[in-house]
Amino acid sequence: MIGSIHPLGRSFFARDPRLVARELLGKVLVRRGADRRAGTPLAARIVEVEAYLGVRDPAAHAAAGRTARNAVLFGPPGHAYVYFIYGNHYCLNVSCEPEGKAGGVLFRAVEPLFGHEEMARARGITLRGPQDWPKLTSGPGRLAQAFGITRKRDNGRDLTSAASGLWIGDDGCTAPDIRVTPRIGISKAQHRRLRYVLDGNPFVSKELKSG
DNA sequence: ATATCGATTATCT
DNA sequence: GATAATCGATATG
Repeated sequence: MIGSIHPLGRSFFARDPRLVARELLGKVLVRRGADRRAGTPLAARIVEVEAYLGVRDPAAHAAAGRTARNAVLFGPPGHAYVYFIYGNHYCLNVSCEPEGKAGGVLFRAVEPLFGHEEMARARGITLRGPQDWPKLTSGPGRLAQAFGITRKRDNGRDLTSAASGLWIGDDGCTAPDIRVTPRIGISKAQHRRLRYVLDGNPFVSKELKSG
């Protein structure tokens, strides 16, 4: 049950995004509490993430230095960095590295555990069966929409506190085989292998699945 | 003030 | 596989 999951502490995130990304696989993203309408909590296992290293990583939003948009990446670790992309979609990251040093991990896909119907409602789709579950949360824009995450509401939110309503927990599951591939959708630093996926998990976004 | 583009997705063929 | 949709952040004048 969700009640038995405890949030990851700030020190977990105060490290190199590559370590954080690898260890986030298998952890659980949870949405519940006052910010959302009371009812079914949402929970999903993290199966695909990407590391963005900071000012020296050309593909990272932090590469151009600190701006109003990316300030959270330079702030204290364990906070949500939410950005808007392609006129349609929000994407969720968690800030990494000690305060003052930029870094983050992008959540690209999660596997729904609880709240499938509410996620479907948020996504504006109808579930015909378990075969439709990947459409809920397979892809960064999709998972953000399924969890009702927006920049206005969630940018800067502390993800290390269950009281914040959006947090990351450890339910004791250990990630089995992890595959490392190049990151998706970027135009710079395309050769770097900074995408981490649970090998063979059906909720991993299809692109470069075999990478 | 205006132009450019993006850490995507849905909907075609 | 190709492409339209869609808009805020950023750069430039």
